[in-house]
Amino acid sequence: MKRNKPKYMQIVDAAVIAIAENGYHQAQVSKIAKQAGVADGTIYLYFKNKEDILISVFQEKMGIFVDNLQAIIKSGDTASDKLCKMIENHLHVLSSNRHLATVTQLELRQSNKEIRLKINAILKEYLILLDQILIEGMLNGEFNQAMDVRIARQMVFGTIDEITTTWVMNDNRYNLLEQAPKIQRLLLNALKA
Amino acid sequence: MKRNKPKYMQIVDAAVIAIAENGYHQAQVSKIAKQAGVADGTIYLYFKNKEDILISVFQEKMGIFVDNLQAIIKSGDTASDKLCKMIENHLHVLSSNRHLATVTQLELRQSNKEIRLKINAILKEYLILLDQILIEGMLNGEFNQAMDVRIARQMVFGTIDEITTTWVMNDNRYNLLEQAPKIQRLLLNALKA
Amino acid sequence: MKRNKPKYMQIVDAAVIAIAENGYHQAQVSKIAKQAGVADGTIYLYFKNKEDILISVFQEKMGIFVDNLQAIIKSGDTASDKLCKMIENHLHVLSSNRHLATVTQLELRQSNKEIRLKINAILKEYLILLDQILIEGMLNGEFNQAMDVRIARQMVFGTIDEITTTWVMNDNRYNLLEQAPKIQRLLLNALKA
Amino acid sequence: MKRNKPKYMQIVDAAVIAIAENGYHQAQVSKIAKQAGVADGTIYLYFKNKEDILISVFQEKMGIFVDNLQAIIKSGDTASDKLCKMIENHLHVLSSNRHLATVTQLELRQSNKEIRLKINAILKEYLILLDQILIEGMLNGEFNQAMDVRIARQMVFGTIDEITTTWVMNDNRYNLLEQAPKIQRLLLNALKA
DNA sequence: TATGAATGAGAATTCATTCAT
DNA sequence: CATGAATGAATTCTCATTCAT
Repeated sequence: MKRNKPKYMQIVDAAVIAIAENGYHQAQVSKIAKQAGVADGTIYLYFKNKEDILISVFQEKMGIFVDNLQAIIKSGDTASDKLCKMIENHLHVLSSNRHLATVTQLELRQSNKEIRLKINAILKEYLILLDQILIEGMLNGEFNQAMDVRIARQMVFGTIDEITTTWVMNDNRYNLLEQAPKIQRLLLNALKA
Repeated sequence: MKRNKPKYMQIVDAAVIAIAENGYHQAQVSKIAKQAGVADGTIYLYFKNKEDILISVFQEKMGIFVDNLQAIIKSGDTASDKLCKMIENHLHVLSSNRHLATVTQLELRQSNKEIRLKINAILKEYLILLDQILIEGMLNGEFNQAMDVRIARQMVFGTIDEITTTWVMNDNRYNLLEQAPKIQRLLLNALKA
Repeated sequence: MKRNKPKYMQIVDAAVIAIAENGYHQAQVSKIAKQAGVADGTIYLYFKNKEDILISVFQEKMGIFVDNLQAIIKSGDTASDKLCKMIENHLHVLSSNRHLATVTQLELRQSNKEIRLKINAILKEYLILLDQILIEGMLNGEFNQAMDVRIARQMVFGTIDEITTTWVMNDNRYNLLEQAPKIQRLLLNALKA
Repeated sequence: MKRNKPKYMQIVDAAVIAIAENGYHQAQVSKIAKQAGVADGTIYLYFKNKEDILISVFQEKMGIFVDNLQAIIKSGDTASDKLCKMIENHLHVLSSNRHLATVTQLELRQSNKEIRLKINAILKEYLILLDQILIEGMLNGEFNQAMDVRIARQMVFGTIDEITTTWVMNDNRYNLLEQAPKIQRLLLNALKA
């Protein structure tokens, strides 16, 4: 399995840096190779093509979000608490990894529809976990049982995503994590029974 | 003034179609020209370069949203009603113009940072009007007076944007406008005093 | 006859200015038309094509040199004196008309072989007059009777041309006409019997 | 160092042929690449852009003139002999390399001002060596000590250049090298004390 | 495994010239 | 005579990918 070989993650991490520092369209394969300290051709021993690198970047890094969210869900908290922790986790991971934030919020979105669809498929795993929290809250009476889960999920994710993207476009000029309480209050208000 | 000559809008409209049908990176100037029924060179009598076409597309089409929203704001409705109408208007314009929806939600986002920044500047006009509604509601007690306007605006816009983008990525398979009541209920709930 | 119509010379003069100020390759027909105060299309009522403008510029302006040289030849001077006056005249005309100097010494030389050949044909008239002086001097014993007239003519013209071109490339930083005595001394020395 | 790799000179030589056979403006990069037997993209592994190819052509080929002239200067000859040899060398190199002659005397002169200035800077090295010969002759009494070295140099170079250019424009119809004695006689006469 | 030199397809833009008014 | 909007052909350079070593 390629993913276990040392150079795989080396190239993925190099891609994040190269894309963050040069922008999506200026992150040529040769730049990623140079950043990773390997030859251009070596890239193709680990990835099928450039698209495969980008998908892998998203996949590997999205894993952090998913793993954390799974841990949150397994806790004994209320659905509301889980949602709050999810928001905090999301903002925290991106706050503490600004290269990654730039790549996921700005640069990777410049990719074409084909790549975007594959990225969305990876994102789905995360959104399914979010749905679990919402459904749990609806079932136990914390959240409005009449609401449409899909719309609610799109509100929660869309809100977080818009706030994070704006923060990145503003060059991280303010503290993102401090926004969490205000976001939580608004969203819980929207969802509550 | 070039913008008033008939070929200006002819080319802008052709660009929307060419981009929607071919994708951002496959919408070459020659394709736009062909779609507009003019020679390649004619494009450059009305636009400085290709970037200028793209910016103009966004500007001209965003004008529809802004004009409608201004009319909504001038009505004697409550802030809640205005917000509901704004949501309906947004979904309606994109629902009834699927080429435009594809272009604004998917294709134009593949543009480089420079164009993105100019697009954001145009979008700002729309967001300022949204802020006006939110502030009006806070002042007259409809909305929570303690909330952060910027976060609230990002929630409203992020929610609509996420829902619309998902709809476009799902190839408009369901009726977008029918989602409006569910969205309005959630968002009003979030904002209410 | 087009040459007698007022706009003919108006366009020729505009071409000299447009070429001198913008450079050969940046002196588009539209710039020449603008400088002449006429519409682009009007140019084509007086000239067959752009090449025709350039040839005409050279032809009309070269006339000044030829007319002056003919007057010099008709004087009762010695061949040596005529040669000296020819040199002075050449430097004087270009010194006092820097736009023209730039155009003939630098810009028009960027034209392609076809135009250069036509320019050379026009230049020939001037060189034939120069030959007359040289032959007169050889016949009356002022100049070396064994020398090759063509080589001598190329030396005289090549020297003046090189000196003038260098002066233009140095942005006319020194007084060109003051160089005349030094040039005359060298060339007369070369030619003398 | 790129200049030492075999493909560098291969491309430079191909450029001379492509320009001589097609003319400056018709010598597209793809033609040069084809002539060199490499892919278009390979050109850009060795040259920054097309301008860089043209400058390099002049630089590499001018090197022949400069190297030969340096050898001539190092000989124990008189200044007069050195000047004669310089003239012969100049005519000889161009005579025996007609493609190069066409390129330097006609085609490369169609380049824009920027390239012309860089070409002139390269030419300067050659002209400085010519100055050395002239100064040597003035110091040892062979040449007129009162003459202006710059004017003398411009006469020598201008004469050779005019004669060579005329020969090229006449499609090399006569033997250029046979003109050397006549040129030498005239120029030495001009310079002598 | 790893290298990196070589490949070659693909697109924005300019500008001389025309011709309907 | 004069206009100027419209035309459309033509070319440099980039960069993902390959493959001989």
